[in-house]
Amino acid sequence: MPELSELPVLPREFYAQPTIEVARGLLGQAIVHGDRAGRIVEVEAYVASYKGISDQAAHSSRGLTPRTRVIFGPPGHAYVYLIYGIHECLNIVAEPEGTPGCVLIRALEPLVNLPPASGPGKLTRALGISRSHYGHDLLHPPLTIRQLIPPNGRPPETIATSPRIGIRHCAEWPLRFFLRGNPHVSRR
DNA sequence: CTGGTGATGCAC
DNA sequence: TGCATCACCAGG
Repeated sequence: MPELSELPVLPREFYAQPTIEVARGLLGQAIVHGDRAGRIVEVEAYVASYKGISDQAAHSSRGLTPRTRVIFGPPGHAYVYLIYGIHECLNIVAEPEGTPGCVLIRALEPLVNLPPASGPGKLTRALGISRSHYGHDLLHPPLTIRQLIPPNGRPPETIATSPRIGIRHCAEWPLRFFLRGNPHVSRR
């Protein structure tokens, strides 16, 4: 394990790509918050539209509001929201500024000072991330995403695809991506 | 399977 | 102003 602060931070151009490419590209990379770090092993894409159909499961589908503002802003920032009154969920903003799109981080493999964190609510708790990080620029400490592999490289494990978990709209769309066989991927 | 918990968006 | 909804999790 190299020194975390020496790992390159993922550049702005990476996040400006289409959301699905950002989602796949985030797999195998490191989330670093202070002295804690984990490797991303499971994500979901939330887009403006997929195959010409509007993604009604995406928070941005109801337009620009105080909560969704950051999703329409410049890429590489954190969208954090509260769900079911208890759990905070971390999303990464993708697409060029003005186009909504974000990636939900669903599970991490522990790297440094992190307990197992399978599931979007558990991982924010484990990393110490909350709504106070809403809009944080992920190119700057203390919360960064750093490359363990080249920005558009392939992780050693195969990337598997499945429907997104826990949603009602667009339930069959294959927008969940995870590292096949990784034991830290969340259960279905 | 169920209940807890509170912000959000929209109907009225 | 009310209320249905919600990208979750722990417990049984």
